[in-house]
Amino acid sequence: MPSPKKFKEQIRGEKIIEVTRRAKYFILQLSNYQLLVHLRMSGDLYIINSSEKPEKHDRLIIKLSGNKSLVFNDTRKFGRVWLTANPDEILGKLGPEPLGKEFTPQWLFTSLHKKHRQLKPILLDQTFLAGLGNIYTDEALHIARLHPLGISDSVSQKQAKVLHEAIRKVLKEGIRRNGASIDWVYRGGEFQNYFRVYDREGEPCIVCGTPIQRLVVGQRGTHVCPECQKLTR
DNA sequence: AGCGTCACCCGGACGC
DNA sequence: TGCGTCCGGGTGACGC
Repeated sequence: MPSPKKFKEQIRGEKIIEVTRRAKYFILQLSNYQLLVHLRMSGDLYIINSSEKPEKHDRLIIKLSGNKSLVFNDTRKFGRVWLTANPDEILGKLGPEPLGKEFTPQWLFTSLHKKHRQLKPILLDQTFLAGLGNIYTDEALHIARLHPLGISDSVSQKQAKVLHEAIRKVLKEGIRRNGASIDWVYRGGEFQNYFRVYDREGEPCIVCGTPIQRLVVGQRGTHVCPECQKLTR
């Protein structure tokens, strides 16, 4: 993000050509630049009438034609905005899209075996695979019956196939249910009502009834069924 | 180079 | 009740 002054100079007069997405980034293709937006945890992006009063946590307001404004609101200031002519500097290192063609069971198996890392951190690594966050990783690993501390290159072909399917399944379900609203800053989603393990410490596993355990893996709260997700050697 | 760890941020939840 | 502390998310910076 350039200085506010430079940002204003650069974006003035730009036209929004199209809006796309890569991983967790919005991409607004402008005439001469790309405006990238990452909402992180608490960010939101919406259109208002320019006459409306700013909300408390509005961080960026871009005036549009037709008396409209594009608002970036972000309570926790975790979100990020970039105005750039070289989006590859930000997006270039991202791994494949989990819902894209490149992401196949064979790709997953081969890629997991190129590394020797714990499953949870590698799945959260956006340069490995772009799009899984903490919730979806826990959910996918539970479906695949794999322990978050399992090691990437010990996953079998068959397990990779199941994990591949699980990742796609949880992402599609998350999308279908408009995401998860686990905190007052996350709004509108329904996926939190269908969690298998995430945020369910002590509650019964929906598969076997064993109480779900919470542990910390790579600084992240991690939820696991100790019965379904055995850590093998 | 590649991986693990930490800081960033804030309002809500919790404990005293 | 009020105050202090902790927590959680994703990622870039940092360090080993």
